Amino acid sequence: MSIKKTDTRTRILDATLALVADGPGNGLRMADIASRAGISRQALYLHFATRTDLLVATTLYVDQTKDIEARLAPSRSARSGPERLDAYIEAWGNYIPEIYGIARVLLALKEAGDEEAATAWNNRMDAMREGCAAAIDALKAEGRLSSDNTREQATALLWTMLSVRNWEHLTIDCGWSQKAYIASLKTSAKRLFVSQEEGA
Amino acid sequence: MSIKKTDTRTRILDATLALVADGPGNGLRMADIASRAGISRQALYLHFATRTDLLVATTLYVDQTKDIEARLAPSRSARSGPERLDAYIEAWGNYIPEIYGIARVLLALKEAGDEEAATAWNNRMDAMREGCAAAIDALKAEGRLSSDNTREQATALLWTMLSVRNWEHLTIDCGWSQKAYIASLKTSAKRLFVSQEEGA
DNA sequence: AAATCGCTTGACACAGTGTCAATTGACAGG
DNA sequence: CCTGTCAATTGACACTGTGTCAAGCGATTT
Repeated sequence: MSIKKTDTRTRILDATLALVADGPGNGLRMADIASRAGISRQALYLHFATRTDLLVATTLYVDQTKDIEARLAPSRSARSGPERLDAYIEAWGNYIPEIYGIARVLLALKEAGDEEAATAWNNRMDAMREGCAAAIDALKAEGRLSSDNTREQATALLWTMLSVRNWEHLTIDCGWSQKAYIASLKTSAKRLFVSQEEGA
Repeated sequence: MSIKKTDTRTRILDATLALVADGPGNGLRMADIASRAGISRQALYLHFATRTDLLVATTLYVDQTKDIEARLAPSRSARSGPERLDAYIEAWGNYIPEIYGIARVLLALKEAGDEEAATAWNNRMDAMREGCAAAIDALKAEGRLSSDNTREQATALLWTMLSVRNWEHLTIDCGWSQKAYIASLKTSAKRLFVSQEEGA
């Protein structure tokens, strides 16, 4: 009995994802999602109390579907600090395009003062920040963190560099390829955070 | 006769600016602006055809009031490339907080698919990019542009680093002071773009 | 046969933008 | 003094999108 229910719920989430992915992630209406999912607009409210709820649920659904945890695993097993930094940028940087659609919508909601959306987004970003902190700490532990920044400053900077907004700006506004984006961020992060040990 | 007209128009722009500055830049309603300006909601439409028009006009008004041109002048007369880079970061970085309120609203409009708002914003950002390009070119001309990036790449990177979104993230989300923000960006830009001439 | 579940249709309240028409009050010029 | 004009006012209304409510319907369960 819960099979059918789950089925429709999944269809809704898939429809949301599809709409958010191709076109107008901006003016995404409940009616659009409903018709794409093949149900009535009102039926959406049988599954999700509000638009925000639906969008937040979609975010969780994406994480589950794309398995971000598995992608981030390699960075945790990197041997050296610089390798870990590279691996983290590679993993997260390549994850961004997959979540970009739903991220945009959630971000817009947050911007518009939606507390629930803001919390959901902040949670995700805090988790991402942990990854940044871990990469910086790995450098620090090896004594290879550039003296320009403290652990905290470096973490915040890396966190900022890897933001979805920056990915958006560089790839969409500036037209960089995904590959160029990743390469540039790796180079920049190395230059900013890894101390140049010419003498060692 | 046009004095009175200009007067009300200015009151509207000031009201918009004031509302955008202190509180809810997000849910800024025409009715709020009108009441703050001391006129009826409908009267707004005698001066500005749409909400977007009003917000764009407010943006221009801010530029005019705060005189961005004058602030950017020092960077143009800097003697060396690195000095120019510093001066530009200082000027633009300290300008951001002043435009942040209206920038948020315009950005939200752009995000929501408003073409007019997008164009207005892009124009401003293109102008800002010119400043970045000029700073990078000054380095390049002196042969002090780090070999990590081409002129174009370095310009795009600097442009991205100096985005309003990054300022927002570092100062508001991360809690950095304005001073810390400026200092960190200067250091980072130097490290990223100025070649370390240990041998020279 | 009856109850329940998932969904449908249709109507409605509410907020916010933008429009329209009729009116008022001030000020200027013949 | 009367008239035209202009800024602004009041009040009503259309439209869009979210969220709510009620009644009904068909399939499955018991």
